[in-house]
Amino acid sequence: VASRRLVGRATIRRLPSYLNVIEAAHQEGQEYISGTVIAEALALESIQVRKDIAITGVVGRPRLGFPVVSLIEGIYRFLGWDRNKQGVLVGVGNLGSALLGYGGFAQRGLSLVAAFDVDPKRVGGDVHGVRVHHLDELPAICAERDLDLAVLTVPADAAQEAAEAITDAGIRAIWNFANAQVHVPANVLVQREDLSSGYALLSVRMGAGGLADEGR
Amino acid sequence: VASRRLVGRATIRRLPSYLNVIEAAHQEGQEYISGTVIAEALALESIQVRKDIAITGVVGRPRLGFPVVSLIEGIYRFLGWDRNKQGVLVGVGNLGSALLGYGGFAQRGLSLVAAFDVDPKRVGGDVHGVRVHHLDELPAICAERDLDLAVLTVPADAAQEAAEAITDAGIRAIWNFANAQVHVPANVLVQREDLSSGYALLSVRMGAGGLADEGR
DNA sequence: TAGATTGTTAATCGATTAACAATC
DNA sequence: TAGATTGTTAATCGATTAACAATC
Repeated sequence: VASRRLVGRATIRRLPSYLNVIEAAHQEGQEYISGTVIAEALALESIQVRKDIAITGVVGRPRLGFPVVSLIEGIYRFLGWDRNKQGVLVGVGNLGSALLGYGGFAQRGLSLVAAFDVDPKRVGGDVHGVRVHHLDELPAICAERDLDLAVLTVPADAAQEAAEAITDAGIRAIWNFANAQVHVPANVLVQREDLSSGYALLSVRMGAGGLADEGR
Repeated sequence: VASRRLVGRATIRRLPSYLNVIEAAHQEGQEYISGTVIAEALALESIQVRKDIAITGVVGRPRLGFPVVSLIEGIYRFLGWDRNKQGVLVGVGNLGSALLGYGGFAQRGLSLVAAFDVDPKRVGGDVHGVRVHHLDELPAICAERDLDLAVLTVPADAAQEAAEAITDAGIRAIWNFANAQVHVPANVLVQREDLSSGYALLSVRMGAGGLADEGR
């Protein structure tokens, strides 16, 4: 464990949802927003919101709350969303296409500049304005651009191979939506998303007879 | 807090990923699988796997590990995936279409029997074999069938209204992929998925200079 | 048998919640 | 001013990890 963890991952995971609330307040022209208000909007405790915000370094004002603009900037800065990132997407199936069509990434500092697949029916095409190349072209395209991450949306049985192509091409971060663990060199980051874990939680809660809290 | 939580949600979230590994072992004809093997495949600690499995009630055999078939059955039973559920999907955009096309739900006991949207270009159509109706028809279709849950994949600003249509139609569980919190009666379960929270984590880890662990 | 693995109890760690003085 | 809110320290809670006897 080289570097001690300073900020809990639970906190980091909540910050984007705060941003939704705070940006909505900004749109309505509000200058300040209190932890209490954010907490109510998200069904959280205000103390948790205050603690989480503390890690961004943004200071609030008693009675008023936190300055909306500074707060937005502070969260963006803390998350690294103020620095632009370039990414590619590998696997242009249903989910891959959906992510290419999601407009929110650009706002969060992520540009998906190219997509890759091995299916001849997809290669050469265009999905939501992003060109689809054959996976074999990944090294060449990586050489042209300085890429920060790859979004991995291939079927489970193709995940390991695709991850190797990605790391061989020099990309050092993978956002993995494939339904499989991938094994990569130690200097490559992998963030795995597992949709079925949320469904497991819902299913258990349904069977258990319905607690009322809005669960995470 | 009416009913004490017996099993941690972290445990429940991990069970589906165990299932992937165990089912793969089953396909290869293995009769037993040890906690150590599962842990290695998922980059976890074996003690964590053993503890998690304990809650399903499946007992293992020293030296051999856990019986694969019982383990699969035990996890399905614990998650409630052995009992069939019928659901609808509301919001046939990019993500909604992707989820309708995802084959894994049926195996996990979830049938999506109808989809809804308000866009005339989508209504009347067919997405991955699922009929798209106008949202106004939701009450009528719910009356015909006994529906367990709704998958919510509408834009953020339509989420609250759609959630109300869903609850008014008598559905008591919502799997919410919309980028917004929805407020529902206390007897309705909401499970929110927030894709940007995973991206926040990855982004911070990238900025922090690359810890090697495969993060959740 | 020897040794790997389970299952359980105890210890540690991290995250949430409570309490409250400081502030405007 | 009175009172809502911040920011911080302490207490609680839950989840992970360690330790180890029991088992085959």
